[in-house]
Amino acid sequence: MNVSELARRGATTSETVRHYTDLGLLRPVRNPDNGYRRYNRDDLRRLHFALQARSLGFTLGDICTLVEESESGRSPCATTRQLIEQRLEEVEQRIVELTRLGGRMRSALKAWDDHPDCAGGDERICVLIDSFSNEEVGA
Amino acid sequence: MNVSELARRGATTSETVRHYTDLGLLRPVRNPDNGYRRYNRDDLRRLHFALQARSLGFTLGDICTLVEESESGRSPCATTRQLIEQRLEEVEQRIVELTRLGGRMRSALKAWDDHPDCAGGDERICVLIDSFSNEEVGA
DNA sequence: CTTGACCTTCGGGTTACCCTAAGGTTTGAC
DNA sequence: GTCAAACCTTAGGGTAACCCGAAGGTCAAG
Repeated sequence: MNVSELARRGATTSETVRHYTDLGLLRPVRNPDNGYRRYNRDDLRRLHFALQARSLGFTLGDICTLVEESESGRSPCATTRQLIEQRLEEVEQRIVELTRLGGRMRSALKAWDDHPDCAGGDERICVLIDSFSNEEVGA
Repeated sequence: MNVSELARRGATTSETVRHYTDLGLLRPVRNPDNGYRRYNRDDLRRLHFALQARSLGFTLGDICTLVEESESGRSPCATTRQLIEQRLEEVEQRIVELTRLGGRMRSALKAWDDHPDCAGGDERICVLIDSFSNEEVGA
């Protein structure tokens, strides 16, 4: 398989395949005639794994760790579980932050409705943003 | 005001001040003796504005636009409103995505509980990730 | 006069790719 | 046979918003 065929079979892009190759996740041999990368079924398997793991919130760094562990003979499952628990916490934290942010945005829009327009040439740049100066800011 | 004093007054870091300076949001004059950046009250005002706007979910690109508009004599409020409506949509979309991702993570952890450990030397790298191969993947 | 806290520029690192340039290869059509 | 399209290569820069380190100049206090 060349780059583009592996990409097609993995439902991803050639750039992603090349990127994962640079990270060492995929290990093609080179066609001695033209230097093209040639992948095999193991690469396809690792590609699938990597894409699934990405969709589960693992970083590429995580994935490299898991693959290395798997190939050193250890079962990566304990690590996998730890990592996903950690990533899940991060995701939940991020949701909290974004929810707060959304709340501040909606407040701002509401304030707009009350002050239809801002005075120009004022000391302020935009009242509707400056007016948040004294509110809690923690996102 | 030098860099660090402006940073202190804005409750941010010197690096951030320098970064905003590079973007043209802050415009210090240079002390001809030593090349140090010297900021004034307008810079402090723009710094406050920028930090507030960031906390409201605007990007630095947005903020540059708003400041330019304000300085060209136009009131930036209409643009501000448009931008925040757009950013709010993005935030809500991101929350949906993260919520789905969190759901997939919890499903994975639950699957772990059912399959206490994975067989090594298998065709799979980690059953608990590979088992998601046939599920919807859209985040 | 030295020490420590400031300042400068430059450049690389973060994440997970995307994109371009400048070129070589392969495949199929005519 | 040859021409174009569609592939492949490497090397590099770009994204967002900074953070950090190196290597060096400056300044205020003791």
